[in-house]
Amino acid sequence: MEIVTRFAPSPTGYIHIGNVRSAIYPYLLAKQNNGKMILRIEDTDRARYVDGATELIEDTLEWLGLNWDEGPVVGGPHEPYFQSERKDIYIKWAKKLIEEGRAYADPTSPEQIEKYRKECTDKKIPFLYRNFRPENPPKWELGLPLRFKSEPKSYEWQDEVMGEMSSGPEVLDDIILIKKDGFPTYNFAHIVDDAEMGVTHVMRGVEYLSSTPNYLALYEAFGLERPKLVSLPHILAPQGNKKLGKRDGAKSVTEYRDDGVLAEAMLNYLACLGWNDGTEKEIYSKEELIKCFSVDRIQNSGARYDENKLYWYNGQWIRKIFDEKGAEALYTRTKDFWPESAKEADDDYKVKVFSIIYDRLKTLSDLRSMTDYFFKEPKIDLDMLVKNKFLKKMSESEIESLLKLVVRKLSDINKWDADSIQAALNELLNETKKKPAELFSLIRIAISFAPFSPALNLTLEVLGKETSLARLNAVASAI
RNA sequence: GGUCUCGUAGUAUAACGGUUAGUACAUCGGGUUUUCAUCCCGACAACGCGAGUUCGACUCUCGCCGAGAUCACCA
Repeated sequence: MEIVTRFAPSPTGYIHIGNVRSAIYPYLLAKQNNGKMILRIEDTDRARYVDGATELIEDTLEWLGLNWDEGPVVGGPHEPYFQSERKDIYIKWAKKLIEEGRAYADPTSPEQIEKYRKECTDKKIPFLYRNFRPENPPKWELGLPLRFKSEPKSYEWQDEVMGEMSSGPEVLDDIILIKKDGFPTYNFAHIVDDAEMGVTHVMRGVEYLSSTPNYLALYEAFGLERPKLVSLPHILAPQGNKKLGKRDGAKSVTEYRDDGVLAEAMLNYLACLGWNDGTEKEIYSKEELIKCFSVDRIQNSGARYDENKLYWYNGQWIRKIFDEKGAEALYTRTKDFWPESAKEADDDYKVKVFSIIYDRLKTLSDLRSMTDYFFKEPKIDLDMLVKNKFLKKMSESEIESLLKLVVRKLSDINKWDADSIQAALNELLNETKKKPAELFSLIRIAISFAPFSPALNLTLEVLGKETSLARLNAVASAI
């Protein structure tokens, strides 16, 4: 049987770290089995609808490489994929229940329901609408809520992550199927859609675990086979024990993209947050995840979000891609992350800069703060030079004469490449009897005035002979 | 409050009825001709508590404690 999974978000805003995993796992499961993942937009709550949210969702999935096989944009045999456009289908299914006496119109006013609820609270008994079920409900028509007529009973089921589950009759109630505005509730719509679309695995957050018995009752009333149910534990906020949500400042997934996090790293980190394949492997490509993923190894407790580790993954991926695919391959993804000063610089030069600095990037956006001096003359800051911990014991005149020595030595280099530069630097060490820390700090600071930079010989090579010497001279005469 | 779920270092996790309880992030220390980073080496640090089953339990059972979810015309 073909495996069909779905990601069914409501368009109420961006996708953040806390909820994107319920797109990743369905994707992995589907792809692993040559099945399909459906994207379905659950937009039945008009009050919470946010304009543009659907595009945001699509954008996020596309960036992560979670391509859906059916849904908005790509279409498919079960169109439409927006619940708001499927009202006729829900009504059709609802009518089946009405005919069988399993659904009824609810004429009770919200105020009345509130009264019932209070009665129960006062008596300290749980409120169940079915205990107040009207005896002669009116014929259902649009404008009245439609309720399911539940039959209190026990259920047992298997959750692929949580294991054997069971519930008693007290959790079943007459849930609303169709709201008075004519839109179905989530509780009803997702069952109808999953059935119509042939979804075999329902993967969603654990918060739906409590309402599962009501869904089971619905499957039963329709004579539907139960899909496999997979509850995904929450991702917890860095502080406290609550699930990560926008209120905790959960960043949108695409915000990380804009900060220079690679999609590979994001996918890798998120997939491995609360899942592992039993080995000590940490770095997984999307293809490897598809191969190794298994639902029964999903952790059943919540996992805390750790941005730090995401950045570690990012560093790993930056180096991995660079090493395996080459500088150019990674460079093409850095376009938006260079400093203002690099605007006019040509690609060849930028690739060179990138090649010597890539392994110190945590995110691609670090390029902005780390490469400025490759593109424009650094502002000479003598304090930085004089107060450096290796240089402060030297007098200014000593620094000046050292710089002149350096200039003379480097001027003699015919072939300006990293090896020759290193050879010259080594000779200078011998001639001056200075420690590497002293001589190299001096040169490094004089040509960059940056808190840190790549290896000295590489920096000099990329900067070029002319620029390097000019900067050294400028500093020497500024002292 | 009812119902349900979860509980290995700060974090993410592994393993097993018998191990010095493994790995990674973080932290701290050290090494690689400067800095930052990489890389390498090292240190710190965990089975929530209490019973029971057992020759033996982190692992199985029960209780407790702690944490979370849910009880909407939201999803």
